[in-house]
Amino acid sequence: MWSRQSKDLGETHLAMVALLRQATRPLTAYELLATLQADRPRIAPPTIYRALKRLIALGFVHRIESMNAYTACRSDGHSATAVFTICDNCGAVGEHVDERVVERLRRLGAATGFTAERPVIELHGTCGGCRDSERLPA
Amino acid sequence: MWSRQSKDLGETHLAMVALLRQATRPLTAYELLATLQADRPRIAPPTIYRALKRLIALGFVHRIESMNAYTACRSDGHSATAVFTICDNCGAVGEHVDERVVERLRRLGAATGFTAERPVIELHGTCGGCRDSERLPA
DNA sequence: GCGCAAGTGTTATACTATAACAATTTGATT
DNA sequence: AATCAAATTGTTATAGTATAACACTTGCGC
Repeated sequence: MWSRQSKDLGETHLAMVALLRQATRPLTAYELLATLQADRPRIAPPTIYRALKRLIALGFVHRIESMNAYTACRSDGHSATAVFTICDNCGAVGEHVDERVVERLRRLGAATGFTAERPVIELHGTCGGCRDSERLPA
Repeated sequence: MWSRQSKDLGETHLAMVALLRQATRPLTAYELLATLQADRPRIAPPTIYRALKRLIALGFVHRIESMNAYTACRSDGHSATAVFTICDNCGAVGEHVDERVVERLRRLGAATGFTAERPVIELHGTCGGCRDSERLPA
């Protein structure tokens, strides 16, 4: 019996992580697809989604639920629950780990018998840079 | 000058809210569409999405971002930020208002200059009822 | 070699959402 | 009442997101 936990990641996986790490905003599955197709014209959506699924399971990639898009994990703890800040102006995403907030949310659910297994915490708004430049750019 | 803030809601809007209130889980736009088409065969997706947009703006309906689905607002304050608990087993959604959690998240973003305008907080997991019945149903 | 499990390729399709423009309704004003 | 402007709804078409299903290949153990 041998487990399939984490064989070496293939070329496709590595290329996708590289693209997501370079990007300054989350990328959609089809943006990744279009870029990869430059090198490999025959690649198709299921390959992308399968790779994303595995990268997410391994903690290398996060899915931003409110955008149907994906971003590279930038926190040290690849499995900690993250709070994302998403600038709706420039698209930049910040990744924050705050165990206190997560614990408080967990208890909020637990008060009604609920067990939180996958918290989704995404704050849409405006980042500092965009807020500054919004004020009368002369 | 006359504002267009909130005329009476039309038949479509009322029917949609009624369906969402009756449902024990969030409904997708196309589920709403299919149901409404029983009475009005000619109704089409844009009508549904336009109605949803307006109902959400008025606070009668919430969009569950992580499900691409919609649920009736069940909290008193129709404009307060809600925390949703979503049972991945039975689909039931709980709506909770906890200003302390929201304020803490707001500050978490503010620490890096971020202004949170639309928090998305959705906890996926297992509700008390499902957790109980999971334990060896004999 | 053979069989099995996992992974990938390929085709097709399902599901979610909006663009664009036509037709109609509504209420304000004449 | 007639008319006009604004808003909404109807209609067609299409864009964008994701997965089902099955064929093919690969790596490993016997």
